[in-house]
Parts: sequence; structure tokens; C-alpha cells
Amino acid sequence: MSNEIDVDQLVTSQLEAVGQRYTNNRRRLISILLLSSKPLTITQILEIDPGLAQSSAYRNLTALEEAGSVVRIVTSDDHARYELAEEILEHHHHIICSPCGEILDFHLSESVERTLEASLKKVADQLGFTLDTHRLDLIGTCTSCRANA
Amino acid sequence: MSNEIDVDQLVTSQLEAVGQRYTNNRRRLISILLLSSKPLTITQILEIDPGLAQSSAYRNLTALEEAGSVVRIVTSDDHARYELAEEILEHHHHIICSPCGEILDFHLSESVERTLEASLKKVADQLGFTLDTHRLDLIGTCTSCRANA
DNA sequence: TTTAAAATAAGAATGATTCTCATTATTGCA
DNA sequence: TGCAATAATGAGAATCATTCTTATTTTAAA
Repeated sequence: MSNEIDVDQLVTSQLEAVGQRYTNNRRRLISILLLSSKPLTITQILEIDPGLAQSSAYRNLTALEEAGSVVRIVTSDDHARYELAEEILEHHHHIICSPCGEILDFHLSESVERTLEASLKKVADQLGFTLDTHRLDLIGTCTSCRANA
Repeated sequence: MSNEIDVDQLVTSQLEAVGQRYTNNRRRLISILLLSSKPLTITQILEIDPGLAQSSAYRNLTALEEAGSVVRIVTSDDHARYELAEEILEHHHHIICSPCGEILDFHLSESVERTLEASLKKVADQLGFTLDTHRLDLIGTCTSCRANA
């Protein structure tokens, strides 16, 4: 799933399923996210590709989110961040620096992930919820914020 | 920690530690959150106690958050929600209904919680992060949203 | 009490995000 | 290939949760 051709095909079919086209602007967004190892704010995305119109970037990221290709992450700092969906990237989690809002991805071992999932399934059943996914975020302080403190 | 007198004492000292007073408005906020079994939006809080001024509610919830008495939770729907901090409520997690934004609290068994924490500590160390806490959210659909679908 | 510092509340300001709409591109069909 | 019809684009306006300002009120300590 790390091959760009596969990603394009996947996104194409995800968009098709919600009646949307894989346009040039949307390709640019996907490729920016593909090159980034961490979730990006709209501001960061526009800095990387200043040719993108802000309003189109918002609209297209929303379209990609509805298609299930992209995920919108909100932390307490007030810029949402976007990254490729787990169907493209693999299931993973986030470690968030609370002073600066920076987010990095990390993975949990298979076995921890599995015991966790079993427990979560049980909880959701008890509460009458249908489960789509889970989100595990670590909140802390990164090296550089610690240095500047 | 479920005794209201204890809560008031705790909040008083938490506020004191950041040079803030436990005023009447702040008491009203704490008691609303104490009576709720789930995180509330500002709108919901003002509906419960229409005597509160919106600007004061925001300011006071921010003060209580800085004191560590209250936590601000942002989901993808655009109203932040507030609940009492874990120091008051006990460590717990959230199950979020993505159609309607509703949040319920749940607890994980001690043993699952412990294995999880051990893994997370390891990850944080590797990435050079100091860890404050973790956040585990289940994303799904609640019974009533499923019924109206 | 008096007084200095903190809290309050009403409304203005901010700013991320969403909407509008005129223009441009794309698709399906003849 | 050419022509609608439909979808996407981009510039700027509008929205709306949240934060700021400021004049007034409350509080705590001497």
C-alpha cells in the first residue's frame, strides 16, 4: 500500500464510490500527504504548494475525507490537521506535543493492539455502539519544546 | 473522590496553585459538570444554567482548564466539550458517536490499562517525548443514530 | 472600612472554516 | 469531433465558535 500507483487507484475508486472525481488538485493534495510523515495543517499544505487555492484545498480535503481517503485530526490547538486514511497508511496512532501541537505517528505491537481491540469491542457492545475505529493519542511534550522551556 | 466537599477542596487548591479564586461562577460550572455523566458543550452548559454569561463561561472554563480541574475535548464536530479532569473523575476513555457528536465515558479493565500504559511509555521514550497522559477514543454510531439511519 | 487586585458581563474583534457564484474543466452523448 | 449538462475551481464574502476589551462589580487583605 506504499506504492503510489496503488494509492492513486484506491483513491480513484474511493472517490468514485461517493460520486466524486480524482481531479488534478486532489492528486496534488494526496501526493503532498503521501510525502509527509505526519499530519499537516492547511497552512502547511499551502506553504508546500502555494499554487493551491485555500478554498479549494478546504473543499477538496473535505471531499477526500468523505470518500474515506483522508482523515481530519483536531487537537486543542486550533488548526485541524490532515493525513491519509488508515486504509492507505496502515493503522497507527498519534503522539501529540501539547505546547506546539505537532503530531507524530507511531505503531503499537500487534499483540498489544489485539488485546486492546478485544476489550474495546466488548465495551462498544455493552453501550450499544457500532464501532468504526479507535483513536489512541499520547499527549506530552516533544524534545524541542522541552528545550525551550 | 465522588464526594462534593472533596471536589470543592481539590478545585480550590488547584485554582490557588495557579493564582485563581474559586468564585461563585466557577462553582456553578463545576457543579454542572459534576452532575453530568458526560462531557458538555458550552451551549449545553448555558442551557442548564442560563444565568451564566457566555463570555464568563468561556473564560472560567479556560481558567479551570489551566488549573487542571477541567478538560476540554475537541471532536470533529465544531463544539468543544468540557468535563471534569481525571484527577476528579478517575482515568477513563470516551466513546464518540460520529453522526451526532455525543460522547459517553467508559473504563477499561485494570490489566488492559496497565499493559497499554507500559507500551505507551516505551513509545514515548523512543520518540523523546515526556508523557502527560493518553487519550483513547472509540468512534462509532450510537443506538439512536443507527435507528434514524 | 478602604483599597488594590481579580472577576464579571456585554459586546466587539478574531480567525479558521464554509459558502456563494461566476468561470472553467470534464463527461457522456449525438 | 462538437455540444450540452454536470462538476470543479477560486476569489472573496459570510459564518460562527472562541477570545478580547473595557467598564463595572466583587473580593481579600490590611
